Amino acid sequence: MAKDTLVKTPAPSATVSIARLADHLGLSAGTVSRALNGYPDIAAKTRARVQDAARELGYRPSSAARRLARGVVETIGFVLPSRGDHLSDPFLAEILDGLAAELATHDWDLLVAAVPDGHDETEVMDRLIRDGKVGGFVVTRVRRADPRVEFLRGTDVPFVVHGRTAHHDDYAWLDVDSEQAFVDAVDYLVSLGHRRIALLGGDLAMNFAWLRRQGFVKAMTAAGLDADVIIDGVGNEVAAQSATATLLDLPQRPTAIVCVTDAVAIGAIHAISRAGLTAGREVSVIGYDGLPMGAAIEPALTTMSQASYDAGREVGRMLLAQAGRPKGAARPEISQTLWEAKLTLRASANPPVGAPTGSSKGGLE
Amino acid sequence: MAKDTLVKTPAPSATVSIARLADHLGLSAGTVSRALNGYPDIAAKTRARVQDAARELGYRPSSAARRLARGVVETIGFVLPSRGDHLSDPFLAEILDGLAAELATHDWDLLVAAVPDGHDETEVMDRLIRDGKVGGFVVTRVRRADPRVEFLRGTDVPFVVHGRTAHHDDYAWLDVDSEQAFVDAVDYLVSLGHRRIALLGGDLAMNFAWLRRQGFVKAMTAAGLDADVIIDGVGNEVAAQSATATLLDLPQRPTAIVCVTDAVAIGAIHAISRAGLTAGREVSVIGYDGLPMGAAIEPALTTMSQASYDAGREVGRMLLAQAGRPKGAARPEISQTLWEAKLTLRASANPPVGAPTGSSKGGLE
DNA sequence: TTGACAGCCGAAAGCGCTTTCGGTACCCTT
DNA sequence: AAGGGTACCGAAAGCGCTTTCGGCTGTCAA
Repeated sequence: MAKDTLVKTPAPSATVSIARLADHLGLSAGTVSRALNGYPDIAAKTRARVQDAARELGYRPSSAARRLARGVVETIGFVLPSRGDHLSDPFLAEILDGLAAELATHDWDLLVAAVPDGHDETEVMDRLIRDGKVGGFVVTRVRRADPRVEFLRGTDVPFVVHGRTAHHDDYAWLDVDSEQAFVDAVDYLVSLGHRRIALLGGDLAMNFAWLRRQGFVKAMTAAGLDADVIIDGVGNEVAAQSATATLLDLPQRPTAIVCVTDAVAIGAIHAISRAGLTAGREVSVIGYDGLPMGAAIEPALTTMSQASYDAGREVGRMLLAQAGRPKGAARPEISQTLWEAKLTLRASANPPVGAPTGSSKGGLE
Repeated sequence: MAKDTLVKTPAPSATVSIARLADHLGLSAGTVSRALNGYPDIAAKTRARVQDAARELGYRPSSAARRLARGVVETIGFVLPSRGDHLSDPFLAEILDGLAAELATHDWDLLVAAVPDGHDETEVMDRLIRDGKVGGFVVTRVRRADPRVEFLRGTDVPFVVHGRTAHHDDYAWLDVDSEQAFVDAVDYLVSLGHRRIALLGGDLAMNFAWLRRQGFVKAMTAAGLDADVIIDGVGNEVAAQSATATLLDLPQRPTAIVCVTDAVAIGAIHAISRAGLTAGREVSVIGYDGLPMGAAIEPALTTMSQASYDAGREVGRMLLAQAGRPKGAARPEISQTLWEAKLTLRASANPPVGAPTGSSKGGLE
């Protein structure tokens, strides 16, 4: 009996195709398809019958076949930041999780791609598009001038940016207002009585670092303080160590340090204790990210947090809204969203030792 | 002229199909296909001509069409650990990166899926398979008894596990020998002169935590020491704090603590300093993971590290080896690989204060 | 009682690729 | 010079789904 089944039967009867469903119902495949896809020319009764049978038989349309027939790709691409950068991306898992979860609600898929050595992100994206593997993108960790965004702007592929570039008026993005967050951080420190506040900034090519620096400078200026104790380009915990050491050696040692990320803040805290001082006393520290670890160190880190999972979901929603519309439809109104970060008060930021407590803005030196 | 082009032309001429390639060459599509796919019945000259033209015209086969025609899915799935667990997965990005990079070398794709609330991992995987979206899986962070692995065992879908379950003889996996690593860690501490060594263990349902505990117990026993100061179920930095406090309150305070992860170790270090002691002096600490942050804290963390990116690549290789073979081929010899973790000596582990330095194994109390 | 119209559904042509099955040409034997 | 091989390539049938186009029923107005 196995003899004559040498026809090509990938899976004997496991998978139920639309054809099988169709003649189980005594209908044509076309009718079943239209019934399932909400065409108006199908009798309500028939539609119900089809849907029931589909559910019962566990019919699941082949995404490959459907993609081929319709020419649309219900998959969005996510290109991992090229190796070397992503040393510090504690949020990637969360963002992917939220994104995938949201996409799944509409049966869209998430394709994750890496950048092979010797290539760059845009090449990978271009290829993904030409291969017809992807019908949209989300890009994260953008620089102020980001080639990926430039590239996507030039295509008609929908995309949403998590973060934003320097010029960001003509595409969809979701960002956390870290500029405002840094204003808040400085204001908070000032209200605690700090006057000499330093910034450990990040790579200024990254827009988030640039914006945070902006916020810092803006708030310092507004408070009538000098924003002149700034060290940029501090990318990780280790770099934070030496940068902090430099700050502590300053003739006029800062009483507080605002850090571009929690990782940097943690490095700073340790450098402070290594110098024989105590973070949160002689030198206050504020970070940004809301890393769980921040709560477990000594002193616990005062920081500003963002909700990555939710951001992932929202980005997914934005993307579906864009990509979901009819083929010809003009580029829909682009949605741009700015979320705010909330300041989490913990032990690493306190009034400067020997200073009067209470709020006393105004730049009295 | 635009009048009669109202036929369905998705992209005017942008994308080059095999048909276009074929009649550009004056050949039939079938011939082109066979030429490109290495069939032996194509003249070498013709094959070369086809390949050149393909490259020149930038021909890229539609993966959907190919998938449909061949019935194989060149995409592997990765189901993100369900939300709640992945608080601590600093390696996910690296693993995905390595995995995607390796898969890309053979033009395979990586599909990342999330687990919607109210569902579980196996449901998601099952669906991915039935939808024909995925032709293989990699699963990480496995428990000793893992339903995902059980499920996959029951299918004929190739998969590779990063880590391994309690019973792991009949499937492919790549794991780091953390049991041995913990033996090494204990041996190292013993050689430094420690006798009272505690373990901050993790969730014993997770096999890696279980194995690390095993290693700890084994080495302690071999050294003639009591492995009775153990706190299991310490999952993160915060939990590590209180657990460590408990240890420090013990009548016979341990002189060293081995921690199931770096995160836990970092929590321990801070708890130690919070208690007015100094990690690396009164109490030595060893972690596991090789987190970059470990190098930046005070004292720098002695730890054991694994190379996640490389693991991702290797897992990808293993998967391709499995999935790449002809349809009917019997399950190939399953490959199982055990890597070793290397001990990174830093400042958090030193001879106990007041103890003789130098190696002195043997359980002399 | 017709004719016109909805309302519903079947037929069939693809989507872009793979793969089997023949069918020419051509080269070697005897 | 004829027969038997090879070597190469074209034709054509799908893969599972979508979508256009008619065509066949009823139904209702004239």
